[in-house]
Amino acid sequence: MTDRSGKRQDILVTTLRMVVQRGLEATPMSLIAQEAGVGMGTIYHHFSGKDDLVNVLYRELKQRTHSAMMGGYEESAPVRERFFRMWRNLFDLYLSEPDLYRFLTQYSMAPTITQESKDLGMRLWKEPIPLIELGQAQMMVKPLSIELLMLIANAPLANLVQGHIDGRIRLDGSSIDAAITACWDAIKL
Amino acid sequence: MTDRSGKRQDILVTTLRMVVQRGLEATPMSLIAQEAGVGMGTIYHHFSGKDDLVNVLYRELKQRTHSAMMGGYEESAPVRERFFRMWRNLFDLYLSEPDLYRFLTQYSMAPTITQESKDLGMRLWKEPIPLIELGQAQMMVKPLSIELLMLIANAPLANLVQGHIDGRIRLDGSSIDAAITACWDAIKL
Amino acid sequence: MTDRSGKRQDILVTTLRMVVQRGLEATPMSLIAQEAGVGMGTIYHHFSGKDDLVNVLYRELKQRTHSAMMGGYEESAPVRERFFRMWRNLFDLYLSEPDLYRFLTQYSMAPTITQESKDLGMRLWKEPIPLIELGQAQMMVKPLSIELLMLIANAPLANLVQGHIDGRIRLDGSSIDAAITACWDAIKL
Amino acid sequence: MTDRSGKRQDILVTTLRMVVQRGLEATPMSLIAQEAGVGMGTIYHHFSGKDDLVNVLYRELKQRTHSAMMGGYEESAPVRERFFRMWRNLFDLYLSEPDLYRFLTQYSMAPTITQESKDLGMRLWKEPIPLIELGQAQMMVKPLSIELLMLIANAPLANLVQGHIDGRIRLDGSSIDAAITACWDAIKL
DNA sequence: CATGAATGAGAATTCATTCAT
DNA sequence: GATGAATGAATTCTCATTCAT
Repeated sequence: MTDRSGKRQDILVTTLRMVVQRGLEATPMSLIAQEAGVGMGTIYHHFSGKDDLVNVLYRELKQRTHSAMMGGYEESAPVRERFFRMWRNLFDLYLSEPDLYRFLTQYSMAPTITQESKDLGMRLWKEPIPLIELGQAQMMVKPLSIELLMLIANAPLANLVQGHIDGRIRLDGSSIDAAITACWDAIKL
Repeated sequence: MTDRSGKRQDILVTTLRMVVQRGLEATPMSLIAQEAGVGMGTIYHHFSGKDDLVNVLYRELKQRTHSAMMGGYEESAPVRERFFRMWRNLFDLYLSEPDLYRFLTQYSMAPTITQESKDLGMRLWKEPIPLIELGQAQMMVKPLSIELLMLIANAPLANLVQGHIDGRIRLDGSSIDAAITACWDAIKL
Repeated sequence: MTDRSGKRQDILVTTLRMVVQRGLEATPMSLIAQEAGVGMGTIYHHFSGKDDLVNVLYRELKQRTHSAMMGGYEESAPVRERFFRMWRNLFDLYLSEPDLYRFLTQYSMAPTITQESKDLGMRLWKEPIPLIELGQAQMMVKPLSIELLMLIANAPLANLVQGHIDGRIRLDGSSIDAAITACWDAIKL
Repeated sequence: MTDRSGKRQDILVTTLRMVVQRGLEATPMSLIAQEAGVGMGTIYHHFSGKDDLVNVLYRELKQRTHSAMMGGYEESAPVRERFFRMWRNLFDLYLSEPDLYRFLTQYSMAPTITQESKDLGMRLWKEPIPLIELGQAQMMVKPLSIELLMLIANAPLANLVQGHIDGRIRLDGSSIDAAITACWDAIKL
């Protein structure tokens, strides 16, 4: 019950759906209004324009991603286990909410997304840094730059989900485990 | 002598630059004409419309990527060496032509890009399959599905380039080598 | 006790200020409400709509102008003195309330102002007719049509105020006297 | 033949007519296009927007006014005659092109008209300054500030035309002469 | 009386595409 | 081939007005 008005949320949910289906530029505000069951003007009460709407959506999805990634996370668990947990969480989120995944991938570098929004995304992305550092301290992870390691470890995740959505590959429990293991192999000492 | 007129090439080069800078929908044909130093109608002599222009550009860049990837590639070299060579080639291309990289990433799943264009992209992407299979036959690569392995091996490349462009990381000779090694570790047995 | 609620007056005062600053069409009701510190609906309790609001304002300002013009006016004084008194009164009003002047000038022929409101303005404008007629009877004023004389006598007033507001001229006691004298010269025999 | 395309002129002429008839805000661009017999977009080829269109129109009318005022003007004629000539010219223009007059009066202080446009109007308005100065040098005109004299001399003109258009007064040859004489009386020594 | 979220008709503006020169 | 003025459908955004609280 974070928002008093359900309409705001309706608009965001509808925007996500329509934009993923049709693309941002092929989604007129009028269509969003119609599909969300609100008047055109209502959108402009909650958002200052199309750009604002898209950016708010972007940031909310980034926040949601972050929350999901950190769910059931035990600070006290061993590094490898924590690594696997975060990965699993992201897989579960992306596979259960493919629209969220698609939107974030397609628009994270679009000019429509403001620097401010991108900065938020960056901030959340850096969250796992301490984990990697701990792994290095315990001599379990290669002594490369943190940024490099994170990119290497994270990158396949998105592409796997993409391949899954495209139908190029089929992700099930065992292939997910294999993928996580492969990523771990990439960065482990 | 693929193009009779230098104007055609001017238009493509200008389109790449403008679209990467401003986004596809924020780049009017009139602006492309102006920046390319040609009249509006000239674009329509060479391309049937905006969609065609963008798709032709997409396919030319995909072809260029493929050619670059295969440059100096020795069929007779050992698997690991061939793997490293392809990676290196892509890095070199992307780092020397960031606009090419950005365009392909941003629009490879845009609705504007036709299925035909996407199929070409897919065909080129599958080029390294025999190499992976050979690696598996030689017991050097994990016995996972080819698709999975390729995703895992390729994914970090794009993200590293992205991180480099964003300024998050700085890629130099040694960090590139480290990255390739990490990717190799991810898929090697 | 013309207005029960101070809010009604707040709305009128705010409307005058905003409309003069920004123009009628560039002044949304929502902005008036905000600046007046009342809710949107409150305006609609006091006025039936934007047109009504503007017309009420117009008529109140016209009335105020009339009252000011007639202040300290002695029916028994000589014609020339009464003529000067009215002129002085208007100068004083316009110079002390430039927004009033600006609003009346800009909107007295706007389509928004109803015929009824314009008729009121006309009625007040004709108030000095008997004075001119008396002047003619006393052979002090040219035997031209009353309308013509009034136009000739009144016209410079508005322009002088305008010039003053624009900063083209600076009106002080002596220049005002000179202007009134000039106007008197224009119509006197 | 100042403009190659008749459409530009068509648009300006239509705009003048519609804006005077219906008011600026009640005249949509679509209506102008329709009445001018051009497509919507054509207006935007010639003018950057509604504001630009209105400002260009304003400046062209100001220029036209200036040209008309100076027509048949003899530098060598006596001051009084030159004064009468300018007045006559303006009367003739305003009475033959009432739309021009209405537009300039209604919008010369509207917020839509930019300072640049207003500055042009001011520059043209100052053209007769030398004439007044000459009259002063010849001891025919009151030794008041030029600005003041010009306002006093000019002001009735506009109002007379206004009264004529409103039907309050009827201007014919003799009443025009009477008015000019009255204005001359106002400023003459 | 007071409020302000919701509405949707209406306006300005954009831009891919055409075609006469 | 090359040009760019002209087009108008499509889109974003505004704002007067209503009404449930």
